[in-house]
Amino acid sequence: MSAPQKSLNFIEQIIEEDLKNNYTKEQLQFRFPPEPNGYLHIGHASSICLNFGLGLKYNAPVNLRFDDTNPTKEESEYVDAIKRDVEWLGFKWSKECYASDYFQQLYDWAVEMIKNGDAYVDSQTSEAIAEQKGTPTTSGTDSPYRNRSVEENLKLFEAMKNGETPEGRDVLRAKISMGAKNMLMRDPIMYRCLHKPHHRTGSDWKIYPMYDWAHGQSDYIEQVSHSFCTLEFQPHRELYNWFAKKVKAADKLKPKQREFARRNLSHTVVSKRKLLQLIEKGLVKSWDDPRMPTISGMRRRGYTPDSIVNFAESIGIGKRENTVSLSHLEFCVREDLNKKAPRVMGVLDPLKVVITNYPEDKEEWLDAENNPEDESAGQRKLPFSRELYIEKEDFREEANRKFFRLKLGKEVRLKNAYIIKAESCVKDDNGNITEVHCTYDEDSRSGSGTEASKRKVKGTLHWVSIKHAVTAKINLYDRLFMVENPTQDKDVDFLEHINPNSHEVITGYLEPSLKDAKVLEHYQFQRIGYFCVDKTSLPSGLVFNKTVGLRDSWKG
RNA sequence: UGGCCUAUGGUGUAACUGGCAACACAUCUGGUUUUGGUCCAGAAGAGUCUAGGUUCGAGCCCUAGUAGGCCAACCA
Repeated sequence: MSAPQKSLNFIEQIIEEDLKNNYTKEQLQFRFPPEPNGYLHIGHASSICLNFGLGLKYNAPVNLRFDDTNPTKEESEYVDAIKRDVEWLGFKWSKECYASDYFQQLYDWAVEMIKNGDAYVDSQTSEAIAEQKGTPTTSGTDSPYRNRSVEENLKLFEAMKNGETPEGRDVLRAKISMGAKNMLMRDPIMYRCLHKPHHRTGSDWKIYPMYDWAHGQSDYIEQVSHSFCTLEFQPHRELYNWFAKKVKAADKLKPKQREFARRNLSHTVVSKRKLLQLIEKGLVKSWDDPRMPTISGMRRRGYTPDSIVNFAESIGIGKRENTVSLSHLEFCVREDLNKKAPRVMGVLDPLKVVITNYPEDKEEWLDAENNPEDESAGQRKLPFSRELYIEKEDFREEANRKFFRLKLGKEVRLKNAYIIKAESCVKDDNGNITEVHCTYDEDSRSGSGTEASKRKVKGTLHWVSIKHAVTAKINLYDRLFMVENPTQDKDVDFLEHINPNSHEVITGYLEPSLKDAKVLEHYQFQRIGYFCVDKTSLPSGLVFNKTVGLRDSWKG
């Protein structure tokens, strides 16, 4: 009997194929290469899970490598945030690397390339270079500087390195072919002059390598076997291989670049540039705003590492355009939190209930189960008294029989407490219900074992004792965009689709056990949803964020 | 008059490299339940972009179309 084999995704198939042919298991090595110019988002989670997952599966090292070749956009704040997020997801990198660690090696190789006639310094404006690049359908033309002598190139490149060349004047270009069908092969730029301080190398360098030159060679230096990137880099592969050929030593492994489709999530955007725009325009408060699809935003919203990793695994990896529905992500959090989150009671839209036959000064501490899915979670005590809050929407003067809640003359079970019957209600001058007067069945206490306690009543409501309740600020969140794919229509700015009601702040009345809730703890507010203690929460001022609502099959 | 990539239920992935299209989410029924949650049972939903071809047999192979994506930053 062989266990049903889980089918391999196309990346794993490539590796299995390589293992059969030209690679040993020991040679396998991967990397996750973020640019520290923004925070990691749910799209990166797929890449992280892919690379680190492969590392776990094949017991191979995975480096965390910062692709920090552009000092104008990159900051160490982002480096720290990225490390925090990867760790939080539960992955351990083998080495912490930086492309900037390889600047000297890259420079030396570039000098070699100049000597071999594979690179030259171009002194044209960027406009002229762009002009000569041609278009996808027409060939490019050679730069007038293309055939400078090796000596002149060496001298000019040296001057660039020393900062003697002004920014924007000279660049180093690979000498390939201006007639190449692949535009990336039309003498791509390897170095530009940038007299900006770098977050790690300070002012040591006045020239910085471009992505194509730096990335592949970084893979090579670290001896990464498989370099996985997103689909838009597919045309870069030819150049990746071209550079590798110029640099590779006979006895070293040449990394292999392969591409997979980035994952898009419905009702949001996954692009650092667009996310940054949301922040700069004040549409969200920060990178870790709970509405953001960033790892840090999701953490603050109440997502767990397991839920994100499970999500990434369940959506798989492919090569076609895709938009994963938000409901699938929500399913993954609920699935995880259902097992882990303690159940508590809290009322978010209160309606006062008076139990008229319950003594004024009496209070009882009732037993409540912390998690029906997890017996080891234990029990806690809940205070009950004459005046309670229930949700406004849980009471109607009259309703049809599909309404399993409180209505005049009918009974309902108060979770973990008594069966009550609505006798009358009080209204204000506008006819709004302000109070419901009920009577309770004294023998019906939950768990008391009496006949009355075993009576079946259709509805069960959550509630909280008014005099014992603790109040908390509750952040309610909804999807950030009103349409599935905000960037689909190129004629409409994606910001037009922003959901103006994505955030609402209310006051909640919670059972007193929540008084000591700690930052980042997860709870299920019964019958409502999952909530997480916000990082700004204090014992003197609790703050909860709604992660996701409970699945609700009632079409009321 | 360019190159490269992709095309399977509403969504996302499968289909042992040719053998009557599977799984998850979403949807809809019913059951259990002191959460209209969870759990359990079940249903509906694609004949695999189109047209040819090879083959006893094609979602898988070939050809030609069609549709979508990417490529002309001194960004990554």
